[in-house]
Amino acid sequence: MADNEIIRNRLTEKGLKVTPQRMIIMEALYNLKNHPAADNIIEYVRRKHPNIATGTVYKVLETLHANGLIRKVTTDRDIMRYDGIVENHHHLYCSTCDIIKDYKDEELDRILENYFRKREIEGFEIEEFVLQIRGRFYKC
Amino acid sequence: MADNEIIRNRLTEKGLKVTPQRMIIMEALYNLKNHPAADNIIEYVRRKHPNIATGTVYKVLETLHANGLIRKVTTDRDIMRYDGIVENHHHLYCSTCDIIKDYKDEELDRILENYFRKREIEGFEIEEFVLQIRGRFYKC
DNA sequence: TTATTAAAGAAGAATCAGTATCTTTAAATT
DNA sequence: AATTTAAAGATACTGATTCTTCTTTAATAA
Repeated sequence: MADNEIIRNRLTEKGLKVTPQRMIIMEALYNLKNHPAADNIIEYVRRKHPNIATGTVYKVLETLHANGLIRKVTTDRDIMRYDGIVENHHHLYCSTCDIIKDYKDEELDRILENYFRKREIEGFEIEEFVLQIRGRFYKC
Repeated sequence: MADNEIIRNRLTEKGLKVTPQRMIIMEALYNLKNHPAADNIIEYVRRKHPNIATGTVYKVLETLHANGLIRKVTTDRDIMRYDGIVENHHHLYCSTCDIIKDYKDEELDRILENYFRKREIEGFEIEEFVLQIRGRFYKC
């Protein structure tokens, strides 16, 4: 199945209309590395779609996020970054550069799930957890 | 020791000048619950200090953060929130309301530390980790 | 196929959290 | 008390995100 068929399916599964704008914005999220900001996405999209309005990009990102098709990645700076991978995973944040790397490890997830199975949080129902791992890449 | 003596000490320990603005902003952070945004801090501070400029508050927050006296709490909205507690701890985020609650548990910290002692991350030196626990308060 | 209606998108203005700059003030140091 | 220097104040600005209005497109019903 071609990539754009996958994207098309993800949209229709959620009952969303398939539009070229949504398609290419999702494509941008799958192709751009390092958890792009809206700006990077706009840049990518405009290569094929020069007239797309920034407002459209934000609206599409908002729609995709509301439907669980993408994630927002928070940073301690005031720009939002986005992630096309919706399966639960963790992030490495570098104190020196602005790279955010994915960190996946099944053992870690198992450990955390076990821990929270034993130890419920009073008055709170857990949906998911993301570990923010801060540190430094040696090369930085 | 009086509260403001504690604050004073924290500032001098870092070699920062002790100013009334810094004092009251730190006081705001210790007294306001729910991880205030800059806006809430400004509101608190202006009760005793009506003429403080917003830029000053941001500058002070920035200085305090750079010196490890406060933390920034990221959210998936575009406003930064701040935390007067610098000891490592985790956060509960509610999907319904905007409350962010602290979650501290020594066992969890021990488990995570053990995990990362065994399993180093290639090319990356960990400084600290924060678990973002997303879910819902029953009352929401 | 056409008509109806809802959803999307474009354009651009508006908002507003956060920043930069410059001047003035006030801590700390001697 | 005078000097030094960091910090605060005032205010304009920036730039990411959102909002508003109008137009276009697409899904569904007739």
